Amino acid sequence: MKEYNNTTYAILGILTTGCKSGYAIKQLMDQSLTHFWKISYGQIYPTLKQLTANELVTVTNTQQDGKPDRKEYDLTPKGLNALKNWLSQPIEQIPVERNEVLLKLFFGKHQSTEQNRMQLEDYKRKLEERLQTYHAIAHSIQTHHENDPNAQYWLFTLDYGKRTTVAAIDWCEATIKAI
Amino acid sequence: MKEYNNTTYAILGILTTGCKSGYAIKQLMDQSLTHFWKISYGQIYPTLKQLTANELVTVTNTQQDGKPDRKEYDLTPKGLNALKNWLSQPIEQIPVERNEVLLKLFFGKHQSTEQNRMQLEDYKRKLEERLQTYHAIAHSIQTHHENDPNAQYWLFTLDYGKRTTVAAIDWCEATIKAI
DNA sequence: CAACTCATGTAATACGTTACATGATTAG
DNA sequence: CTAATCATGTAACGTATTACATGAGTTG
Repeated sequence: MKEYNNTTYAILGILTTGCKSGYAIKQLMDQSLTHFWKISYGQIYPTLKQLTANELVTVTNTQQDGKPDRKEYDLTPKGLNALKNWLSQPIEQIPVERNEVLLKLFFGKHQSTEQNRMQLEDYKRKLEERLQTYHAIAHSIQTHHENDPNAQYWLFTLDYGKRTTVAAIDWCEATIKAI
Repeated sequence: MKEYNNTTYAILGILTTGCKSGYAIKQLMDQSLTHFWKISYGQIYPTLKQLTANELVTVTNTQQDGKPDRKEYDLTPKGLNALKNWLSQPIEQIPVERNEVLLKLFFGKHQSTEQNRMQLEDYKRKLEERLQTYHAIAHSIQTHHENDPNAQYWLFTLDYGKRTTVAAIDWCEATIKAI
């Protein structure tokens, strides 16, 4: 079986949720997966073309009233199979998450205490904003996707974001005091 | 002032810690920055060349007894300036941390509860391993860099890793139960 | 008619890893 | 003599973003 990268499987997965065009895929990404997977049109359209060539999806040109034409992509049995196979595989390893704030703090010796503290305060503010976003997305899923069988899983991923963000905020507070 | 990417500043920063060759930079990276910034020789050597051309560092060929020759890089005042300027800038935005496990769980509807649980158990194991590594690095810093003025900052970055990893482990446990 | 949303697509560029190539020295 | 460590470097490839180009339809 041919190997694809995770972004390709992300697109394949989104096609099972009712989003069928490149544009709709981007929409869902920006709403729900934005906290742990983000891609641009520059990835989406070429990938859809490749998936079509490899027969994991089929494409249909559809007309809409009041909106421009769009291309509708549907998973083939082969495509669904590839998705399920990927889902069942454990990840190879946890990737290193690059963190610019940690990188700067690592060299904190070259700055004043005040400057290091400012950097942490700024980071904390940004983390708090992100936490608010997570709460907002969770709320939106609970109201707009009440009966969607996906909702449960989507909320799990959000819970991950909330928990790790809270931990990061706590760290900011502790480090600001300790510095 | 010319703009560089964070990897370039990471290299510039490491050059202030006593590591002066491409090889030594990689060594320190693999020991201490490995949990939040990782780069390959394919980035290091070309970047050192570029930094030399732009006069942020100078290079000297040095002979060592019992070891192959190596190139010694030293920050110029211009280089130290560029580093300090970068350190003082707040980050633009927190990047999205791609997470393959969350991506798979997001599409968990297409798998059995048992398969989802296995994926989480596996992830939890890997996180626990990582946590052990953090403890080991912290211990190593406390014993080998006792008097290094950098040690304090290095331990702060490790504390971040510990806290967020513990939060992720807790999430695994909670989600395994809830699923 | 201007601004916005819907919709698709590509080219240039940036970033990064992997694999490969080379070679000195040292320890067993 | 062989394996390991020290040391430098490049070419091919994969991945991803940004900017650009285009154009239909809708709302104010």
